[in-house]
Amino acid sequence: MTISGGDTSRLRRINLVTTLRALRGQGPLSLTEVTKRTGLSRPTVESLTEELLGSGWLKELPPHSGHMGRPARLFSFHSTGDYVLGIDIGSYSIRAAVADLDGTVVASRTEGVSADAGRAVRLAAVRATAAGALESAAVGCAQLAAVCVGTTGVVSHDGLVKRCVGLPEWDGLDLAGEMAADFDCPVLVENDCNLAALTEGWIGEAQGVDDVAFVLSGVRTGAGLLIGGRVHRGRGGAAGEIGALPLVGWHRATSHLTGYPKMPPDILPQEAAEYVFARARTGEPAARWAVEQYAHDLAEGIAALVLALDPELVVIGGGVSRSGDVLLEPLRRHLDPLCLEPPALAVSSLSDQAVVLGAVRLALDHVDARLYDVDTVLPEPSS
Amino acid sequence: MTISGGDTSRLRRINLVTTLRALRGQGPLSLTEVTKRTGLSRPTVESLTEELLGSGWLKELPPHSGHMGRPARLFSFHSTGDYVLGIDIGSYSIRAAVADLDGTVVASRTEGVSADAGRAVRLAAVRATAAGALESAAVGCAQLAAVCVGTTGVVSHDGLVKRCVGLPEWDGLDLAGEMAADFDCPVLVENDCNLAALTEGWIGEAQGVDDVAFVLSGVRTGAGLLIGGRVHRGRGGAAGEIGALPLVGWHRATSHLTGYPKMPPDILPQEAAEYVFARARTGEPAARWAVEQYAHDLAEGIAALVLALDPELVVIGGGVSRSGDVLLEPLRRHLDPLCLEPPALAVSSLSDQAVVLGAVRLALDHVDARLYDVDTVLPEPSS
DNA sequence: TTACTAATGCAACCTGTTTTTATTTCTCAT
DNA sequence: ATGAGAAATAAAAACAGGTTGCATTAGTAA
Repeated sequence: MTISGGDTSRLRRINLVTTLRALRGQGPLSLTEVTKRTGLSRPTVESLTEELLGSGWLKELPPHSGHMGRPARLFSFHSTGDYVLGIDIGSYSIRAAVADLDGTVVASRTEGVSADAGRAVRLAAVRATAAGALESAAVGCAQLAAVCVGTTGVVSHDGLVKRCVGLPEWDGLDLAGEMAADFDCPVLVENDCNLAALTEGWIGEAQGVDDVAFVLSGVRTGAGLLIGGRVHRGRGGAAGEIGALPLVGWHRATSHLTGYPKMPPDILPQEAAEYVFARARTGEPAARWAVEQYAHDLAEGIAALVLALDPELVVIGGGVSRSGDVLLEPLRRHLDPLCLEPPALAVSSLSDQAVVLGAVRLALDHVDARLYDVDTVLPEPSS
Repeated sequence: MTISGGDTSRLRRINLVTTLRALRGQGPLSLTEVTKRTGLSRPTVESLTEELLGSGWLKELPPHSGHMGRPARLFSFHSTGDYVLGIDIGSYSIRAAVADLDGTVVASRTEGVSADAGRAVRLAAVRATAAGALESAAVGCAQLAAVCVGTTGVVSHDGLVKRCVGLPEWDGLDLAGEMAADFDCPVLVENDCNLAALTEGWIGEAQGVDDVAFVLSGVRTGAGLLIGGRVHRGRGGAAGEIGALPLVGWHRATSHLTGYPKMPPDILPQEAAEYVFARARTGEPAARWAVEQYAHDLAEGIAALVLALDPELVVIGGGVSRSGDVLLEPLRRHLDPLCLEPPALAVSSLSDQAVVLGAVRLALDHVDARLYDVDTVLPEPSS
């Protein structure tokens, strides 16, 4: 953020934000600790804290005695006022999670939905799941500071789903518009791979890593990119859509798994991949060959991303991440010869929560951006 | 930049930087104009200006009379004290340019070098060209605020040339170390494609565009990326090296041109491409076929970059940019079917100056970053 | 009860910005 | 030339915010 000049009142706002940042995400801190972290003097921190306490952004905790000396007053970020809602619209299920502003999930709800469900049915399921999660968290719409919805497909800057082959009647949907009617807070819409990537950077395998390519492979194969720790969307939200290039094998990658010749007829489509990996784990030759072919095709697209972006880390997520033990070795073997410098490779351990948690994180980031903006007056929490 | 808290002296530094920014790159401004731009009050701007004038960062110009009222004192950024040096190490030539801190090139020098020249010979040519440019600008080493060197190959974070196939004995060279011995200012080393991309964003086709893929095609084909207006290097400086992926045709792209069956034997290798384009312009079938094949292969790599990153703009530069009239149509024709959404396509008009100017720009950015850093005391210019 | 520790509360001081008012210097019209 | 108007400069007073330093308070340990 480019900071512009100003008078002492601006300095005050800068210091207010600095104090709030010092207390954000941390456990409770005493004034002396805040003093150390911010570099500000004690009386100043005291006055700033008083102001933040008065406006509801901080709460005071009972002092923690037992140590030597006078017990310090303890302050922490007051997260009970506002909440965010994250939603993941998948092929087979809708997930919703309500989190407080510390990022702690206070309630979540998953509802199954038919893969064939059309626009109206799916949207109704989304609304029902969201309402269910809010109800179970005892959070009203008025307490929501931001909502973020994740979906497959290319999501344009203004929340339109531009190019979605996975969900029926989903292409061209104004998802932001649909959701905005239900909430009177900012509604963000984002691609599911991008959100999962964000989660990996937040609490997953990519913590503290600047440039990350996240590959989500399950029913379909897609990618999300983190550049400088932030989601890279590109001009039209189509960044990471390397699978659309016929030269690399992503378009046919999962077909090696679903087309496994010895697939029992009673396996659900969303569980087909896992079945093949399980068979491969036992050493069954046809399954191993399917995994081999899958790894080969997956590696091509990953290599294209790695060569284009040179990320520090590649994270594999989605359905196949549960089978990392079987997948990683052949993938490594196919990927390395295609790269100039083999990248670090990790398998996500977030299973099917990655997207919905990413939606929560993006909503939190949106709130934080306003919270940390020195130029706007600090908004009062809604409580 | 995340700003942290502080006292009024920090506010002073913020306002100093704000004032300097307001005057940087602009023509001379009166105090009243600076007042408007910064939002600061007049006495403050006066005091800040006085301080910057005293430390040598600003200069005062003769007042401009003719208008009503008392003539205003005029101030502008004082760029005559410090300079930057940009160097482009090519296969056939070395270029050096000296620029003042306004970015105005005050002297430049180009010297030819044999494509077969080894490490010692080429480094000597680099030193001679740099010395020549400095001499012709009448600038001493002590006046240099930063130096930036551009070279083909993957350039690591610490200025090592990691993977260079174009220049003999160049692979593994500690270019930053070699150059640092000659100068007592920061020496930056960067990939040539990245620098050319930076120039396009500065004064070329990509001005004001956030995300740009720049494709440099001449003797070799490579790419540089601008993300958020800044060079994206990646973990090891290998971002943009999509040409290393055998699946896309960059490795063989230029061979269609150099392998043109009717090539006269007296054509220099660095002029072969231009000759084929010239023949294609006349409609000669074999030349048109060569261009067609070249465009096809070029499009594959560009499509991979576009699908990976979804940039707002693709700029074609390097030797082939002089033949944009012949190349653009077939390239567009081959590229569009490979992309989800055909990107904007532009041909560079900077010809062979793109890299050396990018080196100048990166050096300037390095100086600016220090200049605009609120946390460091404003360094005095060397004059 | 006394000594020690560490946090709190208060007052004087310093820095930096703004507002206000007066002064200078130029152009234009008479 | 001379006075009116315009626009910039100069100086002083007021204000806001942060820091230092010192006295005070509330605990623990002997």
